[in-house]
Amino acid sequence: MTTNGDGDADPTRRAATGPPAGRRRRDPEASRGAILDAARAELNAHGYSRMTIRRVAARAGVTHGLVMRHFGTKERLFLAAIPGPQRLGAALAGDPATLPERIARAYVDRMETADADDPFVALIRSAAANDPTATRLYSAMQEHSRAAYRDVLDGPDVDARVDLIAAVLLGVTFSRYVIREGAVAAMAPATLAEHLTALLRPVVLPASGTAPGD
Amino acid sequence: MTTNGDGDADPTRRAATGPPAGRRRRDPEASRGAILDAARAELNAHGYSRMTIRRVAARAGVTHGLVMRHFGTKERLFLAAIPGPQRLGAALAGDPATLPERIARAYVDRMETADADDPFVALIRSAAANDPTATRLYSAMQEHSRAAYRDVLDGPDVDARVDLIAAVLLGVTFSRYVIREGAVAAMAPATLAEHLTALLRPVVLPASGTAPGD
DNA sequence: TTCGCTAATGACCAAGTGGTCATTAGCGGT
DNA sequence: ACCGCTAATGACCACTTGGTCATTAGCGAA
Repeated sequence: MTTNGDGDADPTRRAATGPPAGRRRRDPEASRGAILDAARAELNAHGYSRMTIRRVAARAGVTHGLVMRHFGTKERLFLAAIPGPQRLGAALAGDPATLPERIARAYVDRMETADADDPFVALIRSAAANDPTATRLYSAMQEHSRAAYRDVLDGPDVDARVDLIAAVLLGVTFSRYVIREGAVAAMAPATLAEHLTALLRPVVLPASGTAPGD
Repeated sequence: MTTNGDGDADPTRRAATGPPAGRRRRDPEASRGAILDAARAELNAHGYSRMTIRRVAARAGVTHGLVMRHFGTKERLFLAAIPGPQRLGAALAGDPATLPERIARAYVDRMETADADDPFVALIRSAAANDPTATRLYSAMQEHSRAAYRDVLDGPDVDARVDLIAAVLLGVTFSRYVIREGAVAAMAPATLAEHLTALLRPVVLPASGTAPGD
């Protein structure tokens, strides 16, 4: 357990929205916001169980006591820091024939733009550690996405296929955004989208490929 | 942090190979073995960063001081507990036309049989927590598997396709063996193999599907 | 039997955790 | 100018972590 070695220190102090501060800014909303931003960053970097309130406080430029005052417990801070997943239903609607491509594009677009503090990576990290709170939230979030896919999928075995889509995207996410190593992590977004399209086609449109038995 | 709630307690004491013991068995090899078994179990359950030496010791029926005596540091215990990945090269050799099916079957067979203390799940859990040691080992293990796939794949973009295969299997692993929730986790092994075969076909044999060339 | 070797123990440590709470100090209203 | 309200602080708590080490006790050899 060496000392430390990741992340960046705060620029001046109170990293988030707010005017440059002297000391004891006394601005509860700004503090709350800074704490939440810091929590999201720490969550992304370490997952729930290794995110410490003191580190969140330090990153936000406040004391850990203030974090407790605002959020009470670590779990409540966690829940407050995780934003709800943005809707992807809209991006999926359209011609069924090009659905694989749209799923791939929607995924890549989302991950590539919102990477900085997307809760998905944080939740994967947390859920992997077998943390009950994180696992619960992760499942809820996955179910949300699955519902969107379920709406647009057609044919047999919808549940299984929806879950397979989710699994594929999960694997790519893990490889590209969590481990960040290997060809999947290195390829350009457009290339990734192309590969994903090809990969998803047989699951999204089982008729055009080989349908897996009974 | 409540008391406990997972796994099973030791039957009498000294869970692993060894005759029923009174007290202070004084059998270094049996102790080592019991500690390693306990470490693997804890690792599978919680990942590296949340596996504690004291819990490992308790599960093995020894004191945490003995664990330190045998392995010195937590990291060395970790390295000793992770067995090397078994070779899968043999299972992959054969007719290229049925390669997707063989890859799927080899994966399912391995995961379904060795699930109890397969290091893969433990490593995923650990690597997800951003633990440097675990991430290093995880990468090494993945590279090992990738090499096996690379040997049997043909056609363009081999590196990218190999990595996509690994990502797909990783996603399924995460969904089925880490989170253990959803349709992928619930389906029978044979069904999973069928779905995986269909899923992998376009990446393994890009000619027969749609090649994502540029 | 005695005795050396060392496996195994358990008390101890410094560091770090989440959480509590009395105290301090900034701001708005009067 | 004063003062109440409360945001913010920092000392403190019980507890857990990985790691150290003097002590104890089992076993084999003499």
